[in-house]
Amino acid sequence: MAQLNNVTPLFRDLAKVEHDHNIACQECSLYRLCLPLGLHSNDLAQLDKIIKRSQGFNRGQSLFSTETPFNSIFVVRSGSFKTTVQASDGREQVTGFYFPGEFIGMDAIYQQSYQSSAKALESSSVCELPYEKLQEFGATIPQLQVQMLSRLSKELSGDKSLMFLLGKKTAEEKLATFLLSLSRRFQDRGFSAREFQLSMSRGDIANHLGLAVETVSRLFTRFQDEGLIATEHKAVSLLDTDKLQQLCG
Amino acid sequence: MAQLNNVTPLFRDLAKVEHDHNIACQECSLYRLCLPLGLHSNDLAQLDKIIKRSQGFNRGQSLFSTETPFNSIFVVRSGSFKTTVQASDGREQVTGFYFPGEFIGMDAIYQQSYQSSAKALESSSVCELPYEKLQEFGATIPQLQVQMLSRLSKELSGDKSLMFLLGKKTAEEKLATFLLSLSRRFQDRGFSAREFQLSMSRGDIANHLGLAVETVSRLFTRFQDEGLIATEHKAVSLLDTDKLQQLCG
DNA sequence: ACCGATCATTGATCCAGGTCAATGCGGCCT
DNA sequence: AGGCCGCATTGACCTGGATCAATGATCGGT
Repeated sequence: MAQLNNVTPLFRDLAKVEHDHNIACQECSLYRLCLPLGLHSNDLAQLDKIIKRSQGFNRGQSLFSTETPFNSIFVVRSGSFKTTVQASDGREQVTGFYFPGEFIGMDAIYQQSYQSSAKALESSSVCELPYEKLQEFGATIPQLQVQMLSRLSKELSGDKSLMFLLGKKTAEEKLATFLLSLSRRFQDRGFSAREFQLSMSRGDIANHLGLAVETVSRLFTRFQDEGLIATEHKAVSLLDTDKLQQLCG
Repeated sequence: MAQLNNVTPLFRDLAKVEHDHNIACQECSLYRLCLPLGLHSNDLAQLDKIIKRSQGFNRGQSLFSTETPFNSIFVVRSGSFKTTVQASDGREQVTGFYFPGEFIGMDAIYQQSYQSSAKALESSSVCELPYEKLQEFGATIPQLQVQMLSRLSKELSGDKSLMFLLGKKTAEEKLATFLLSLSRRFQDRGFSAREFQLSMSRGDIANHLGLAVETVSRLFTRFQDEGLIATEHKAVSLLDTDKLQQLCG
């Protein structure tokens, strides 16, 4: 069950991206999800020059932490990451999961230092956007600035929804919301909305949703018993999205 | 007790702002907290022209809701506002409180429609920044764009902290954190960090912190019994900020 | 100065989800 | 192929904070 077996063309493209570290923005399959959207091709070529395409990160490897000096924001090219904020007593909150085309580190701009940590959840790679150069560039390419504002704003509205989730939703609603949010994001990237692999652990999910691992585990079991989903380890199939939608509140 | 009795010069300035709707950015006492920071004075004069200075809002009056067509973002000039996100079933989450110099509505940029509602908590006024004109302007004044990004980023990192608060902190830690956050913001605006008036209800506070009103009320009582704070209705004095700081976790 | 509506406080009880404890399961390393 | 070690599941129990229920205080309107 639940393999990523209905592989779309875009999926193959993404696989290609993963193995070709020097693919240019113009040829990148993430184009329509990514920053360059709407840039003229000569501007794009310029942007392309300042982007550093990193080598891969392994599962668990840190992209940055609050100790890392701030120089860049990042766009996920392949794989996935989680970000966390940490208190001095060691407690931490998973503030987000990030998939290809999504931006990481934008909350560092204001203080010019990373306010959170980012870790790879699987073998992953990123495009690095040196912030200073991005700024210089923005001065001559207004459309780039507009894109940046739009990105920041998108994350902002996502965070507001998350605040609602954390403050007002029940455990059941939280997990249903989470699963559908993943589904939508996979779909946007050309993957199946019905079947996907979770790159994060149950612990990460629980933490992100403000729940205990045990609660998440029990909910997975219950959703499965009720025929809403099917799971096998990290693979998930959504069997009744309408019902899940209802459960979101 | 707990009156705003050690009134600073800035407080008087703010009072003046409140009653003079046509004061220019150059003369505005919020200058150092606000958008124009770092703009050249001729740029500033230009920015000044596109800003609409609104007439006042009364307590409870709506600045915008999700039904309002998106045209502008706003900066609080005087008073205070709350923003909320709402689910279809009527539940709502207070996503933030906003004081003079703070921006409201930035989460609308991405979708070009307001994702939340904003209501005045007391007699208040705002500066309205028509987004389209702001964008045109940004094309010629890079520093303005930089400021905008910085603002967005500031809100973003605040939201991440709030996610930690909602997901991981106990009721006690939540309220202590909230009170100190208010204190810092009042201080930034030239008010006393020790004594201030809450413009929001216990219900708004509870909602914002993901608690029940009754819990907040009990905590206020307990903090008072323990000598951490003194309250009289909406007036609060912080008596032991060190202890409060410890309670934040 | 009174009245009704809204907001705040306090007490009693309840329950969703956390915590504790044990067992199961897989993948990875040698 | 065996043995860890970290992750996941399941059950039993507990508790922080929600909910329910009253009463009191405040404020805006007439």
